[in-house]
Amino acid sequence: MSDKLSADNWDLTAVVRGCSSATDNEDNNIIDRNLPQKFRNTAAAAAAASSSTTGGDGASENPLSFLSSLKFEEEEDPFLFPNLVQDTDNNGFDELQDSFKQFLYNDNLHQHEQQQPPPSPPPLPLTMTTTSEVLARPISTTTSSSLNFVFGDHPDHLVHHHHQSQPQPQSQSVARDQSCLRPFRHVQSRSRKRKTPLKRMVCHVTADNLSTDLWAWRKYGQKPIKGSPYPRNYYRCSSSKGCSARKQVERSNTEPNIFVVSYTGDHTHPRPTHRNSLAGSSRNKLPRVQNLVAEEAAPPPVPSEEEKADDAGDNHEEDDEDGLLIPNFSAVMDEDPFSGLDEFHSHNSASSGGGDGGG
DNA sequence: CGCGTTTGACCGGCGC
DNA sequence: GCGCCGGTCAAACGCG
Repeated sequence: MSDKLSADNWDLTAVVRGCSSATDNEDNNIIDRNLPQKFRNTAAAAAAASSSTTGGDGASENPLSFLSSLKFEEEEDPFLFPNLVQDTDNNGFDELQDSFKQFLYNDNLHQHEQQQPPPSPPPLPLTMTTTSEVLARPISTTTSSSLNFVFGDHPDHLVHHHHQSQPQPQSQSVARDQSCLRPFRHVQSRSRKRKTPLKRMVCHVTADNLSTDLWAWRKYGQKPIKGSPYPRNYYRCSSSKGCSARKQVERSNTEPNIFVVSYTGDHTHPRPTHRNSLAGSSRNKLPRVQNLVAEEAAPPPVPSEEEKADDAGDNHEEDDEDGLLIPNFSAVMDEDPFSGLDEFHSHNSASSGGGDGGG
């Protein structure tokens, strides 16, 4: 399966895996080693890292290197993200972790609270910004390797920005909570889209850096997004039925090498100690069409570290259960999700979409 | 058999 | 009020 997966699986699943599923282990390790100070590093390092990882040559060498590209920008920092950049001392990361904890999983804390903490943490290196920013701005500036984290604090605010800033669609949808799973289509209570969206954390990650977390994500939809050649994929936490955690993965239209992963909602269950067998490994089967495309465009799969990551993850399993979800961007996935995307792209262009036609 | 993916349709919000 | 668009649902399908 892996072969096929890599090659055929264009789907963002790969991405998702990368972003969300990760082995804690690596995360921690990575994190420890790569302190915040590096967050500020940008592309160069990242690029290098990425190339290494993806390239395959040095791939296994230092998966962590990509961390150097970590860049955090806190704008609203609803969660009070620590100033990583400034505090680059030593434990900067610790703080980071702490901060992240909030996002990661707060069973007791947030369950009853109205404010929902952001969902599982994103993967690695990145820049933290507000949703609006991210949406508005095409990450491109930082280079392909850098990752961006965006924390949507006040959705309203975000929305506003969104309007001001750019035509990029994503606005409203940005964060809606879906607490309302409608039992019946006809009866639904309204509210797929909320005016006051939930907090949302957005991170930009490179394919290389896409990693995975222990959470199991299940894809429930895919839609072509106006203005973007790439479709957006919708994932929901499948670890628990009642879990409202959701994830959106889409490829940046400006930076094809970057994936924008948005986390919304919080997990209502404890974090899994280890990956589910299928979790994160989405069986990547390709759809017929994709398959076809894949054949033509898909580059050969890169064997990789993903596996490694997997193993590692297993090893570690839970560093801190409640603890950090910080993803591990495991760094290292080499799968080349892009290959798939490319196909997607082609596919999309040609048929414009599957998900909904119209919606 | 269970779980995940795919995909068309439906729904609600927003802009015009 | 209408149309567009994004987000979600759910049936069908596939894989382990």
